[in-house]
Amino acid sequence: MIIKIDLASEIAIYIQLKNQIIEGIATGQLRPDEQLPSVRQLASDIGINMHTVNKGYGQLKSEGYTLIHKRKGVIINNLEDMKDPSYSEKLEINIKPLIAESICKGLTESDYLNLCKGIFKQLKKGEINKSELNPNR
Amino acid sequence: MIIKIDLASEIAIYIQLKNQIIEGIATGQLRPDEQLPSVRQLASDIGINMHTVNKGYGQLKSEGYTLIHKRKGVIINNLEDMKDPSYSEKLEINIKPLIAESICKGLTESDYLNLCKGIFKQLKKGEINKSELNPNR
Amino acid sequence: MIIKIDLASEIAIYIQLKNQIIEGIATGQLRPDEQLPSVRQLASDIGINMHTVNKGYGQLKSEGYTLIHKRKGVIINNLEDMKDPSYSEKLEINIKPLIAESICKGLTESDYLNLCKGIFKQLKKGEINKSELNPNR
Amino acid sequence: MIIKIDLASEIAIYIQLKNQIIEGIATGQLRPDEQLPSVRQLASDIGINMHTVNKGYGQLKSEGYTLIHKRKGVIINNLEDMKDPSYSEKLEINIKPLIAESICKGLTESDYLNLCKGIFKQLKKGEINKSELNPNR
DNA sequence: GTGGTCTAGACCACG
DNA sequence: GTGGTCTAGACCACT
Repeated sequence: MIIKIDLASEIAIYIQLKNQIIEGIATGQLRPDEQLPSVRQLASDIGINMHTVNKGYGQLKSEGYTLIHKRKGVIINNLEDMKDPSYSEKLEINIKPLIAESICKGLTESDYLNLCKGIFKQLKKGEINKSELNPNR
Repeated sequence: MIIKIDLASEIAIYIQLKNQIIEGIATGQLRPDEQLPSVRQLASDIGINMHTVNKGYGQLKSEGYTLIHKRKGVIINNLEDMKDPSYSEKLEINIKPLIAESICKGLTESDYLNLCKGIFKQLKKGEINKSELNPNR
Repeated sequence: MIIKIDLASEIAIYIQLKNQIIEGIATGQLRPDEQLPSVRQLASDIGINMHTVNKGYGQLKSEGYTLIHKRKGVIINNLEDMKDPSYSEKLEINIKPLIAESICKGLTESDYLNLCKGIFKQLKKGEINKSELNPNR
Repeated sequence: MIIKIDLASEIAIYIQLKNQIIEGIATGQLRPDEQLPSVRQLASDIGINMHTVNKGYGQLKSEGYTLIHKRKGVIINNLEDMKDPSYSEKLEINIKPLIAESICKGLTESDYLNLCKGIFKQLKKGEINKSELNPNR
C-alpha cells in the first residue's frame, strides 16, 4: 500500500499516516495479519522521522487496529478487535459541525448523503470476502 | 443563542465557538442581519479570553458567515454569500477518514447514513421559513 | 502528591509515573478535576525528560484517566470515564502468572488473598466521599 | 505439557515460556524430577528461536525452579528449593499497580478477590497429592 | 533486524 | 506558559 504524506498539510503527519492506514483497512487493501513496514523503513520511505511514524503506529495499536507480532513486526489486527460499540457517539460530535457547515455552504441533505454514499462505494471496492479471513497468529 | 464551551474538549475554543455559530446559522437560530454580541461581551459572557473570541469571529468573517456592519457590529451574512460550490471537495477530505474509521469500528453504511439523517433532522428543527427573510441592509 | 521515580528500576519511567498517578487516583489523593503538574514542571521536578513525562501523560489520557483542560492543563477525569467493563479479562492474564509463581514460592491462597486485602486497605485510606465530588468543567 | 506461545502478545516469548512452566509446576502438571524437553527440542516444537528457550530456561534455573541433571538434562527442582520467604515483598510491588488500576476501572475489592480465587481454583485442579511425591535424586 | 525507551532541542497553536 | 508535534541520536531488549 502506498502512503502519501502532505508535509504542507495542517493535519499532523502521524494523523495523516494513521488515517491512511485506517482507510487501507477499511477498503480491504490491508488485511488482518498483513504486516506493515517497519517504523524505520516507512520513515525513510516517506522521508519523515522514525518517531513520527512510531507515534502513528502507537496510536493505531492502542486503538486496536494493529498488533505487534514478535516476528512479523507490526501487523493488522482482527477486524473484531477494532470494533467499538460506543463509537457512534463520538462520531456524531465530529459529523455535526460538518453537516452544519454543509448546510450553510448550500448543500442539501441529499447532496450530503450522496457524497457519503460515494465515499462508501469508493472504500468498499477492495472489500471482497473480508469475513473469510481468519488469520492464524 | 446560547454558546456552550467545553474547556476539556480537545477542540480549540475558537473552533467550538465558530462551530456553534455556524450551527446556529444552519438551524436558523441566527438569521441574516442578526447581530452577534461584541467580542468583549461574548468573551466575558462565556468566560474566555477576548482574543479567542476575536479569532473565532475573524474566521467566520473570512469564510463569509458574517459581515462587519458599521453600526451593528458583527452581523450574520446573507445565506447566499456563504455558499461555496467547491465546498464538497473539501468536505470529502474531512468525511473520508470518518467513514473509514466507522467501517473499521463496525458501523454499516446505513448505520452511518442514519446517523447523518438524524443530525440533519436535529438541525432542521429551527429552520422555518428561512427563505422568507431577505433582509435589506 | 509526591512522585517518586526509580531510575535504576527495570520498569520504564513513564510506566512508573503512570502507575503512581493511577495509584493516586485509586487512593483518592488525586481527585477528579484536580490538576497535575505541567509536563515541563514535573519533568524538571523529578529530573527526567519532558517527553518521558509526556508519554506517561499521553497514555493516562488515552486510557481515560485524565483530560486536557484548556486553562488548567492536565486534570483528573471523572471516575466514570475510567471504567472499563472488559478490564477483568485483561486483569486475569496479568494476575495468573503472579499467582502461579506465588504458589511455587510457598504462599498459600489465604497468604495471597490477605496480601491483596492489605493492599486494598492501604489504598482505600484516602477514599472518603469520592462520590460526592461532581466536578464542574 | 503443552506450551502455547502467543507471538502477538506484548509479553516477551521467553517470559511466556517461563510463566507457563511455572504455571505447570504450580498446577502439578510438572512434578519434581520431571524433565523438560531439551532447548533444541522445545525450540523446534513451538517454532521459536533456540536462544529464546535458552533464556527462559536460564531464568527458571536461577530462580530455583529447575536444576541441571547430568543425565536427564533440565529437571524440575524440589518444591522446597523454590520457596522464597521474601517473595511476598516483591509480589506486593507487582500487585499494587494492578489493584490501583482495578479500583479505577470500577472493580470492587470482592470482584478482585473473587477473580483471584477463581484463578487459584483453576490452578489447583491438577494438584492432587503433590506432597506425596518426594523424589529421590 | 525489530520495536521500545530516553534524552534533547526546536517550533507551533492555543489561551 | 500550556500541550502538541517534529526532528535527531542513542541505547536496550528481544528474536
